[in-house]
Amino acid sequence: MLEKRYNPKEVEAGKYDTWKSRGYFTAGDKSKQAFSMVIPPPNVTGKLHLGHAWDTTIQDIIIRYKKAQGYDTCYLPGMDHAGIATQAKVMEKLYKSGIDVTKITREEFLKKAWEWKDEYAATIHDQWKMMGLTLDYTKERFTLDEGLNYAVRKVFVSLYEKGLIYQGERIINWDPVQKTALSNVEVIHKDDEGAMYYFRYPIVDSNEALIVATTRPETMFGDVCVVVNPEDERYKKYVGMKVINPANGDELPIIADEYVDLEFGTGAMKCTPAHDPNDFLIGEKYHLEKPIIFNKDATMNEKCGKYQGMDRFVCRQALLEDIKAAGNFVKIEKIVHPVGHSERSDAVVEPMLSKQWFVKMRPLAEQALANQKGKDKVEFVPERFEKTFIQWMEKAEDWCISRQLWWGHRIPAYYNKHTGEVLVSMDAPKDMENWEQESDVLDTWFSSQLWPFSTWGWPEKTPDLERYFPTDVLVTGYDIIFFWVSRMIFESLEQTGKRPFKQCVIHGLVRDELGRKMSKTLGNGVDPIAVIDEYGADALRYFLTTNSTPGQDMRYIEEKVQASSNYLNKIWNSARYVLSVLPEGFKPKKVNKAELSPLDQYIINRLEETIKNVTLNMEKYDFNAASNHLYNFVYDDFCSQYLEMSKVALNSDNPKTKEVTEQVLYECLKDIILLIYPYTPFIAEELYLNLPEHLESIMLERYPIYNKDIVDASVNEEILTLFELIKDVRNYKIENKLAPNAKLDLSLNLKIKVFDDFVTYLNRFTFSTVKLIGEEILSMKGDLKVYPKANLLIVNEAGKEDMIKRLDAEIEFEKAEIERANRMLSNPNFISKAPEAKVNLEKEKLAKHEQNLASLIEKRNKL
RNA sequence: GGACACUUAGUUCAGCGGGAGAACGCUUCCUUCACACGGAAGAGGUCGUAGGUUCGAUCCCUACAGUGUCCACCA
Repeated sequence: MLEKRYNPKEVEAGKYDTWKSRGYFTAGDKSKQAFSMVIPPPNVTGKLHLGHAWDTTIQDIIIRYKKAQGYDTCYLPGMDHAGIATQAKVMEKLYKSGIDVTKITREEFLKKAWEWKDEYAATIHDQWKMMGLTLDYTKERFTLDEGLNYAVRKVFVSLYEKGLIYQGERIINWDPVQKTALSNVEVIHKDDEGAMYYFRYPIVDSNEALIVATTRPETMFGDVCVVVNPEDERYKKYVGMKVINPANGDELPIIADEYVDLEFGTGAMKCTPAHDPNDFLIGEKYHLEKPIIFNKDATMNEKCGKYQGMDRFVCRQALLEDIKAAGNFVKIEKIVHPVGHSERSDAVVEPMLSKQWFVKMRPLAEQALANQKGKDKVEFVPERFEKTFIQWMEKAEDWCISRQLWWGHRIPAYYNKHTGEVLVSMDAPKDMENWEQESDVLDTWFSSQLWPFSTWGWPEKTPDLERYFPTDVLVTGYDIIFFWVSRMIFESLEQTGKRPFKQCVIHGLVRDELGRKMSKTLGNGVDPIAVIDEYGADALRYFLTTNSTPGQDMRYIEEKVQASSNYLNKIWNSARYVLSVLPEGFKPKKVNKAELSPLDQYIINRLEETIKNVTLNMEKYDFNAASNHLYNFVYDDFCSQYLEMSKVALNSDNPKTKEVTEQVLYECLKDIILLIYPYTPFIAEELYLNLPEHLESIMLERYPIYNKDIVDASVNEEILTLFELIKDVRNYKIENKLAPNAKLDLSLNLKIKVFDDFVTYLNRFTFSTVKLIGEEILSMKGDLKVYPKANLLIVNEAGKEDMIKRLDAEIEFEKAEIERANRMLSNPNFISKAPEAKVNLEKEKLAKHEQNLASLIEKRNKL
């Protein structure tokens, strides 16, 4: 027997372990069609947040739904080593525990990092468990494990041999806090307040000077020339002459190049090839020096004279003062301009010339773009995100993949200690004593991009790879399309010749109640575990997946979690009731259409319609729409209507009536449980196991299938008329300040196939006497109350005037409807251009309203 | 500078080429034997503004305004 109140803690306890230990999560039933998905591997940097909860719940719903449809589902778990992020966290922890992190060796650090990883992996496992994820733990992977490292090396070597990986000196984004290079997508551009500084660059052997503007005066130590546009009348005459760098007194040539915009600044641009990507190109073009002026921590280096050792921003200020003192300062303009910050450390990124490893993007991007035009393209859901992907691909620049870190896949390149030769190879050279391995590791995303295939054992042709790759769906947030989705696509095409997943379902971000992004600095993050603790995982899951449109952001609003919980309680109690009325020894039977009362038939119609609509929307991954259909069925049709009205039939003297009702109640309840199950597996399992007949677990059940043969829509209209009538009676009581349970004498004039249950129902819940007297009612004398819509007459009540008012109001309503329909139908354009079905519909409406009007007028006249 | 979203009830959000919906909140009533985490009834919206397409626009198109996000090397 179920508890009176739904208690998520009790319901959820132990279920996950039972499922897991029975092997329900383990894939491999070859008799079924495979359906696979990989989890986006969470970083081992900390606990999972609400965004993860949302992401994985969507995945789990899809998996449970597909499994219930008879697929051999495989949902592969795993985690990401998250290079920079994890290294930073581990370093911080070591630092706080008093360890001198500047003295630690690579090996010592890695040992600590693995300990860290184990600790956080355990936390993440706990959270997956609490969320109820159907993960196949027999296939769990970690991006740094041996097999994946093999795949990484394989890919690196293969790309290198094809010329798609190269080592080169280029301008990269330097994070001076982490002291590593970053890729472009790891740089966040923020609008910062800054200044445009204007300085005089005196022309050598002249009294004149060029005014040059810069936002980063400290880079002046790396200036090699001043550039003007060759068309610029102001400066033409100076080209070929020299100016003096006011920072250090160096003489710099004035050169001409079209790159310079005449309109911008003063039209004269300083050129710092080692610290600006555009200046670098000019430096290449004119074979200029490319002096680097920063140390790795972005302090000034030995090329900066007395400023050596100063922080770059301190130097900026000091230099400004010195230039002012020398009389070469012109002005400062405050500006707001985009400044690059490191995604992880938030430090201002310094563009810096550096020797790094790069992936050549154009060939890979072209391949991905071409595939997207074919039939094996990745289908984005919602579709618009394909555009995001394509646009990024179209302008993707070479990808800097080397990182000056320890935590990651070490680049499989070896330098000969004697000759300097570079060897890129899967394995270390035999004469390793003569070689030194590249100390850099790879960008985290280099291994994550292989995730959809490396996890199945690639490059080996394993049975799993054959069976589960390409995966069916990938679910992730739109914020990592650039980081991850696009890279998986081009790399999978390059390495396997196949797309990594057939569909890519994109969701938004969880925001706080005020619509702000959840962040550590704001302290507005919500811990999913705390929510589960209070409302249960089911309520959280239901809230997360039913409160937004696909691809749209969502706000976390606690009241809505509460509302979800209330809904589950509603289902719980309706189940409790149904189970309580099913007799001892109840045996479920297939519902026999011929035996159904109109009311039974109506609820079955609605049930089937609900199954159809829910399934339709599940297929589109529109969980909000799907759940709404079920919600409406549960509340309006099942609980408010059928459950109440069926009480009459359950008390019937006719055992057949009783039995059929029991079967219908059971059928509805079971399907509700099965339909809600992917969303809220714990409560669904609990209720399922309380059904009089059930399998070992709901996880072995089949998803309901729409059965059109059991539907008979012909009863709908009269049932809806009954509902209308009931509503009228309730309104009557409220308006007349009668108690809800007040008994009334009632006579009816229903032009419907009245069935016994209905009259009994009315007697029991609404009226003291009900007489069915047909058309003669219209000639009844005495005081009447009329609710014309439902053809209801209530006798022995004062208020003829009131009745007349009501009738008149109804008459007005019908007249307005008739006029509306007539207006449309008398429009020749509507008749000729609107679809025929639409026109017919209007004609039917018109006829119906005309009939209603006639009947109302008749009643009115007889009063 | 590009791109993409969003603007609908007090609030958070669905929806849709043919009579505006939900949740929460609010008002009134009800502890009747599934559920007060409940039930019944109700109030509340010229669907951002202006044009256009259409027989018909909240929905499609254009412009504008506001909000948000992403991309972008202008010194």
